[in-house]
Amino acid sequence: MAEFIVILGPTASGKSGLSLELASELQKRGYSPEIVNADSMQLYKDMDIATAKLSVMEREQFPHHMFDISDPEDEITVVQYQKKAREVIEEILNRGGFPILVGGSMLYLQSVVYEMDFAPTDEQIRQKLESELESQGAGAMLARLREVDSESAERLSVGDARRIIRALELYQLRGRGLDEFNKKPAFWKDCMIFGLDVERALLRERINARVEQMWDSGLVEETKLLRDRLSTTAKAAIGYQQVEMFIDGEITKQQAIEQIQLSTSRYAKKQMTWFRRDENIHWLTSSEALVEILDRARL
RNA sequence: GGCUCUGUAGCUCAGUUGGUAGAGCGAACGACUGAAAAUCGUUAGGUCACCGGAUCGAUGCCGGUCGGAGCCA
Repeated sequence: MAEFIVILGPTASGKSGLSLELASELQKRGYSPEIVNADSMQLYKDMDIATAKLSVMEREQFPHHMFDISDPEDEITVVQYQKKAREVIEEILNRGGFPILVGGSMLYLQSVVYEMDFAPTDEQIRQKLESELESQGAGAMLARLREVDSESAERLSVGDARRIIRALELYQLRGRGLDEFNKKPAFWKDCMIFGLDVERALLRERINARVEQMWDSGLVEETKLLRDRLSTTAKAAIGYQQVEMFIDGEITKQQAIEQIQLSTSRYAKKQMTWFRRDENIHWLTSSEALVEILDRARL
């Protein structure tokens, strides 16, 4: 039997709600379910409305982990997330609990589900590479990468300076580039991955409704509180930039809402692109989701 | 009613001194190993409002029709 279960899906597909249903059903069956967050933005404190975080009351029903673990002015990277999330899962298992990993941030999910060994970074090397990028241009950097790591260079485009730099950094650090990473990594632990599939038109409707609801629940006030506090990463959460423009009078409320809805839909689509690639995901239809999970995982 | 401006890709707009058109955004699809709600790539969309005229040839010139904006009455 799987040691833990993963619930993923695009934003607004109903993951959080399903996780609560599953936890409650598992509890009835004698398990001790504990929920672990795999959403890159729900990691931050005070970013509640924009990230559609479950309320504290809802979370009190079962142990919830990896929520609100960082101040918004700090950064959590995948590697930090991976380390902590895995520790949490180990702890749950050690005390006889049943971990449910829930979220939609694919890189974060993969980092704990699969054997992913992130290479270190080196600030000095990176700075040097970045200044060389400034002076020589991305084309020259890509050419350099081609000499040492042709496979990665082949996959990257000139516009993707961030990855070119990273690949060169890796090469200097380890003598090998991005090409060392296994395309099909092994599982970290025995687990089952379930994906919530919602038809695109319906998902869009749900996203639209949810954004309206966020606005009514105080998204503007939340933005005012967080403004100027957000780190580079936290700032990327969809919603805050648009509301800031509204606050500054650059766009109307209606425009802000529409832009948030659009960005969110686009995000959902990007998530799906990533999910499609993972053939280990068992896809669920939302109406039968709970039953299918219990059945397939033989719980 | 008169005058002026305007009608080009789903949206906002460039453009062609006449040789059937582009950008940004959006869309579809994809990549993704320490910023990932980030970053990057590929592709598909247009009888250039409609009708007529002059021209070898019109989206571009001329006339008209219909729509939009502004000013005057």
